[in-house]
Amino acid sequence: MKTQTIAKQLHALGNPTRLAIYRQLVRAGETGMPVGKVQKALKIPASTLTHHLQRLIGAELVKQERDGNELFCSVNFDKMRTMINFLEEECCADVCDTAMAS
Amino acid sequence: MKTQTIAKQLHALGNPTRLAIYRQLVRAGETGMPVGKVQKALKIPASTLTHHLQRLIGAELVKQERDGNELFCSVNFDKMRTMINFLEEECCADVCDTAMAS
DNA sequence: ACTATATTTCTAGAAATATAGTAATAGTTT
DNA sequence: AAACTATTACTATATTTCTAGAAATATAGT
Repeated sequence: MKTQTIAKQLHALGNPTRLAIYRQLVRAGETGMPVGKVQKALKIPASTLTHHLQRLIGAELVKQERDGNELFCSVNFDKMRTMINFLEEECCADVCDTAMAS
Repeated sequence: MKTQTIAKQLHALGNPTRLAIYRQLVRAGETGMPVGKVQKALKIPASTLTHHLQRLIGAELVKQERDGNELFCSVNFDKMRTMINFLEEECCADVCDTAMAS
């Protein structure tokens, strides 16, 4: 069920540390950045960082790819879009009035 | 800190039951719908529902307003927008390439 | 006051989570 | 292969969360 998947993704982002990691990666764009660089940027103990990254990867929000010595992490932007759409779609499907005027 | 606030909101949505509740309310638009109606629609025990609603309210994603016997719940669409923007803003700020072409 | 309906508080057990130290592994370079 | 860097697995502890039953409270109608 889709709700499960999206909830898992939102849950993954629903932690200040992970949200900071994710944002850092969002800034890094398609190229992404190596784990070590994230660690230095945010000053998170390596073991803690791995734990959180696994969470984000498990939710398919982030992917990893090795480049020699380093492991590059990057955001899965498609999934991000899908997740956001899920929240917005069917807005006011039952009662349509002034909501979401943006 | 803003990250804390947004993380709290994402966390609030990061539970299948709560996500279902939230979506139900998104569908209901500005008018919202009473707690009892949500309960019937989703078949959640009242006490459990209250617990989850408090979570959503605590995150300022949902607000309540009494109308006689019933307590109407409705989505705070402004906060929703802010939350989503937080995820998207600064996208690729560090490295700008093909990401998020939508 | 009595009754009905709507919603919340109290409570608690089971499961999941966050954090981080230490040990281990994998890949690179010399 | 040894030394080095990068990353993960193992482990432990404190804390939070999910769930829902039973009792309590709030509001309205009679």
